[in-house]
Amino acid sequence: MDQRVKKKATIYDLSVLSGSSPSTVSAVLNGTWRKRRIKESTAQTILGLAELHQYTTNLQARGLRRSRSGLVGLMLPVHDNRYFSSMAQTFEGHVRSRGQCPVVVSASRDPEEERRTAETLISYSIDQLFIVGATDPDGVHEVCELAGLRHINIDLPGAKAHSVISDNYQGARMLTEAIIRHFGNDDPLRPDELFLFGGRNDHASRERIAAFHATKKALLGADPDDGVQSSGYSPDITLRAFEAFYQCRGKLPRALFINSSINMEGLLRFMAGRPAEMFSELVVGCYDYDPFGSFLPFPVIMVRQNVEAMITKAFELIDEPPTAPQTFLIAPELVQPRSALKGPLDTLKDTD
Amino acid sequence: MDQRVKKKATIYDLSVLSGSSPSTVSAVLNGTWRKRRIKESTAQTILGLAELHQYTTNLQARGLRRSRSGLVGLMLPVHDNRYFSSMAQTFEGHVRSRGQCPVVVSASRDPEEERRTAETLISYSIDQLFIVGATDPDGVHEVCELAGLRHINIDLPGAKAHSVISDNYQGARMLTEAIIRHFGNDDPLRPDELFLFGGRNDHASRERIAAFHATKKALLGADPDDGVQSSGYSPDITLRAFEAFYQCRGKLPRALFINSSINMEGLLRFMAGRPAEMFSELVVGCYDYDPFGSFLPFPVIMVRQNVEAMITKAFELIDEPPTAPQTFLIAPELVQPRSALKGPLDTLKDTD
DNA sequence: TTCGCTTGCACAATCGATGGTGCAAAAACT
DNA sequence: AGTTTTTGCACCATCGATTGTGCAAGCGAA
Repeated sequence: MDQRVKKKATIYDLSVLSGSSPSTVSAVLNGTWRKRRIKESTAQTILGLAELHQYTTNLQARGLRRSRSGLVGLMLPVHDNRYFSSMAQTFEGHVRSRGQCPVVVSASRDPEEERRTAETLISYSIDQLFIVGATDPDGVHEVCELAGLRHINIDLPGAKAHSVISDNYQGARMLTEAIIRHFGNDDPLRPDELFLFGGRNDHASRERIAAFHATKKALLGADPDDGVQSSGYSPDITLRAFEAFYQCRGKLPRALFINSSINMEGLLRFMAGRPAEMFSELVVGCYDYDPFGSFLPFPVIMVRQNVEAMITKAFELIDEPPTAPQTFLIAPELVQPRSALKGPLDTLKDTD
Repeated sequence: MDQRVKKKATIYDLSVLSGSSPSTVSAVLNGTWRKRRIKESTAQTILGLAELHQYTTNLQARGLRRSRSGLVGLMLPVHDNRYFSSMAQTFEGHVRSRGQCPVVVSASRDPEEERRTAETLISYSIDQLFIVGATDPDGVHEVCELAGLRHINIDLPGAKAHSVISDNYQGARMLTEAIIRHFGNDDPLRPDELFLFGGRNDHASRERIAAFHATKKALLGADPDDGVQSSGYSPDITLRAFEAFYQCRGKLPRALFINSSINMEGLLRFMAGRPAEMFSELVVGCYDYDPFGSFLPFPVIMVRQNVEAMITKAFELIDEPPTAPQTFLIAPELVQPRSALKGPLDTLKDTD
């Protein structure tokens, strides 16, 4: 009597089996049956049959009819990075707890790809879109707007939709200050010994660089204007920046402000193959937190962005009625060297 | 004349505008129009209108009709881990290049959640499902089988569908050997100085533990049977295992085989707050690769699983006609301490 | 008995795209 | 001119669920 690879049961199958009409079956199965004054006993019969035949709703059909899908999208620049992957992890938890289905995709920081990706998701009638670290948030906005899709920017702000971002200026200020203070008074850091590597021409980098300059000036009294080496968000370009620097000056600075963990990987590549002692005096500040990064052989002061708070705030905003686009700053946290913080995985149980 | 937040254009709208029938419009827009002998000029007219009105296919409708969606699923245990996130990154590349839409979700290593997640994805008529590191692959298989969904296991094998996994035994053998050889002959490692931490009762852990035992015995001549401390895939449980060990023996072993980068985070937590010197003599082997992990203050030998090869193989297999379930081993790679390898992100361009 | 109200459900249109089938007009051939 | 073939497209059922509407049966009141 069992189905082998038989087609899945539909409300029409259950309709025949139960003797009720498809609409009644539908109402029973989607929970609106009380409102439709379906008899309790009828409902029970149908629910029993549904169970028996392993009925599951065809969500494409429902989505088509309702013109929303129950899918909630998260668009990341990339997956393979602890900042963004913790974003995904946190996001999933929130979406799941709302009974919807998370869909996480990446768009490679490519404006064109970002728009295409948004369009694809829209074609599936996703209900909401969380846009993380987009290179062109406003381009994505256009696409969403046209489709009437609720959306919100995270990590990098746009001008046309609400944004929830890290307080980059404060974070970078704290970080720069912590780097400088790390050198105490015996052998204080000189202005020309602290350099910033990484970042590109986006809002986050600009803020961080501004704070870096301001803090250097405030604490060290001066700020040579060659202190910043942009190198995009690419380990290899960052590597080349370090190599160029080293080539040119014969040594690395005593202290580094590194714009993101991705850029930090460029430093790793620079370290690879070179003697460890070369880096024994180095002090690094990194705008991003990576647990392994925190335990490198030299002091690494990190900034952890408050992903949980950002996602929470984003969910609040996205449900709200639309008002003039605003940007909300979430305070990040300074992380001392050799710290292993809890992350989103810690809420998962692992019983063995 | 432009639409504001007007509904999206459909083939019916274009049908009216072009004077052709909906089926003709459909054929033109989905590319089957030559097969249907639609005149070139008709096609051009419709394509022009589509462009003008920003037509995009409603993929839910198409999916409903075709009973497949163009979505390809990847089910991970968790996002927030470099191994799995690089899996996601690689997967996305492959799916995109096939013109489909990747959907990445995590299921928290919970068998129940795994099945529910698969069921949800099936309800959206996904075309294929890649099941990574499932706790209960065969449970997921049942669900897929019933729905006639092509699927494949990755990382952890199942008995009922093809599996592509890392060659855990060989990898762990290489790793154990590398750990032991790291100690040269002056002050060689003794059997009771090498311990394995982490893992649970899954295929990967069992293989690794078996290889660990065998290699210890082969190279060190003996293998005390208390050398393995399972602690699931949880940083905190692993932390407690280290604490218990330390409590009990007053020190850490000279050498550690750590079952995964997640367990390695347990070691980080143990390190936090304790003096760095405590670990200066430590040698660690970790079955997983994390670029930052590779540069810790003590030698960390790592194993990088060949994600690219695994995903490639999985795509080959999933398209093949079904045969008796087989498990394919992919050789991992030993990574010497202080190595910063290229990853999936390196194929992305970042011009700034 | 009749009117009116509630209960319980069926009917049918609809969401947007697809693809098998059929048929008129144009073209090719005899 | 008459017949066959080809061309070009329209028609319509269909995928599975949702939802506004309508209506018969049951029941109480008048």
